[in-house]
Amino acid sequence: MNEPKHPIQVVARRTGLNPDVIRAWERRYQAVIPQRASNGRRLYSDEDVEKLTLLRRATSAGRRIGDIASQSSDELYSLIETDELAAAQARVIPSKRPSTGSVMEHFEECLDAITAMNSSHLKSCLIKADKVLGIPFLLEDLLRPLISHVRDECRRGNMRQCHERVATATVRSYMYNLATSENSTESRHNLIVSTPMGQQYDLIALRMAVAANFYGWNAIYLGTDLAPEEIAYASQQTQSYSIALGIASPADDPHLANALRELKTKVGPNVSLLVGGNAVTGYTEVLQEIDAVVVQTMGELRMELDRLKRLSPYN
Amino acid sequence: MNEPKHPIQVVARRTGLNPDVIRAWERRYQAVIPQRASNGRRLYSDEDVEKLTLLRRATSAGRRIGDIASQSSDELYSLIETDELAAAQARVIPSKRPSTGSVMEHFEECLDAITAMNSSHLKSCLIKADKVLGIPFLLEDLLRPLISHVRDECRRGNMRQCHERVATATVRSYMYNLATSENSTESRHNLIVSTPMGQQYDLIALRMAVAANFYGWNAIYLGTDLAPEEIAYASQQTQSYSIALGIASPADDPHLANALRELKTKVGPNVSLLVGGNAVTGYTEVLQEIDAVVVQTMGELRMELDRLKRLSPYN
DNA sequence: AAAGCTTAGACAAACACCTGACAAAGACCA
DNA sequence: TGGTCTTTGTCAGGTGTTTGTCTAAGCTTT
Repeated sequence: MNEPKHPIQVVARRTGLNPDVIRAWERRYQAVIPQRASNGRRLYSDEDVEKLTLLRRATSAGRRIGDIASQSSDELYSLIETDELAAAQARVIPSKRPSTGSVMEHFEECLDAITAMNSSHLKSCLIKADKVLGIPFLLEDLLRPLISHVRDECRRGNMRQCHERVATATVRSYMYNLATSENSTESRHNLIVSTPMGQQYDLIALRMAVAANFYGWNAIYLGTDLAPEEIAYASQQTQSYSIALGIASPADDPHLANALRELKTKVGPNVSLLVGGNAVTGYTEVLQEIDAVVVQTMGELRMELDRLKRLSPYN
Repeated sequence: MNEPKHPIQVVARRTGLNPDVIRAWERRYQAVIPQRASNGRRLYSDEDVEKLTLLRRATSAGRRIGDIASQSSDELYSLIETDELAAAQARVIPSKRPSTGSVMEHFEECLDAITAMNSSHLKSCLIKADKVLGIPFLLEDLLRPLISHVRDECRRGNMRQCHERVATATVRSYMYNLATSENSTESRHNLIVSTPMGQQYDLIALRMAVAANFYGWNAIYLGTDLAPEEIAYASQQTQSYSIALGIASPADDPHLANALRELKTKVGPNVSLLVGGNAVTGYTEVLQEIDAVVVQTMGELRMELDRLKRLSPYN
């Protein structure tokens, strides 16, 4: 008989349950009664693992373990099927939970909305988080980890591409709103924000645009994958003496170096370049060559923007 | 007897009601009187859950809980049907055809904002136009001509790519806001909106999402260039029985036909497909083969959505 | 001896129950 | 339009139960 046996630690990892919980469920409700090795240790079969997984899913869908521990895997499965679906759709609707303001709560609520593919709820989460956290913390502590978490989960297979799409689309739209919201102090300092040719990932550039707008600049967001002459034209046309570029991936595009050099020659020495993003390390020499300043955090961006403001011809 | 009993937490998640509310409705109006477990806890049957769901829909359509709590599920259902339909129609009434002159003014102002690459100004123009024209005319008489005009001018060399970027980014974000704005009558009719594999242009799909949301549907916008299995997964996960696809360009993608066929097999015959966009003429045979309905204007879309609502398993 | 599993017991947080109260929103009337 | 009454969602306070986590002490393996 093909009956592999797993120690409790393995079962804990596979089910996501604490070993103590597994033992407690056995002691109190005989949820799963594993075989024992000759030395008394628990040995779980694959069916045991499956049932424990189902129990975990059922409890986190709102069932009480005492009510369901004695059910068979089949019964559990049909329960979960309806519970989880309805829960994902309905749980998110009553979004009036008074939040205490911790980032983790917002994070979890956003994740719920994403798994339910509920854009409206995700958006209202972001609005709420914005109010509580303020823009800098929203960007750095919520949106940045949220997006990378979703992307990681996609890569691991725990989430799917359509989840990522819903998440990025909503976040992108929200950040765009922030980046183009009118500022009380109308500023003459323009900042062109874009990603250079070959770069498709835009959230980093958007983050810079939002931050710049927040610091009183007028961010002009041009989108992704733009040719050098277009960026140069836009900066000239709008009299912008600063350009921010997001470089996220790939980190080894052979054409990008040339595109950056071309951009620098087209805009001339009076226009400052800022770059941010995970992939900047792949282009250090070029970036030095064109006098680009690397800004990864909002703090760095702010310092650099302040410096540029002092240099600017308007002051 | 098949009579599963649910604890209050599960009922809360399935209905979208706060547990406090469920108890209050029981205490005050005997809306639903659940059985009790030996320890005094409430245990709800499937009928209880259904009645609570109906009560929630009726209240959020404007009914007062005190008036309707004592009604039967059947009575509630016919109430809801008329209420939600009336609400959906009421939304459409306050839209008189605007004069071409007023549309032109908005058009010119938007164009000015675009040539100045001033996103915030463009956004405020859109907001203003939305208020004056209403969503249907905003989409059909302003945004559609505006975008195609900008694209034409780009092709002719009178405008540049960066203008187009500013325009599409702002319009996209605004439409996304409209598509994900909460509706007064929350509906259980989900519509997946996306563009199939190979299609990069998203504004048509977005327009369908906005229109669907306006007509009281819950539009789930997944973005562009999505694989069939992702679209199928999303529709299954969210229990959506309708999928809208935007097909703008290219009109001669040899892989698209197969992608559409694959999508149809994956979602099965019960899921309806709607397609819109300039490039649908390039794929007429496939679209017939997969039973897709072509909708180009908001009127066509609306008729089709109403038809689907009547067919839907919720009615 | 350290690490990990075992049991049994203990404890605190979470949850459900009830009652009562309050504030916001609607309805009604002047 | 403004004031009053009613409805209704939400919350606090107090009690009892459920449940996740932790501790203590013993055993086995490395």
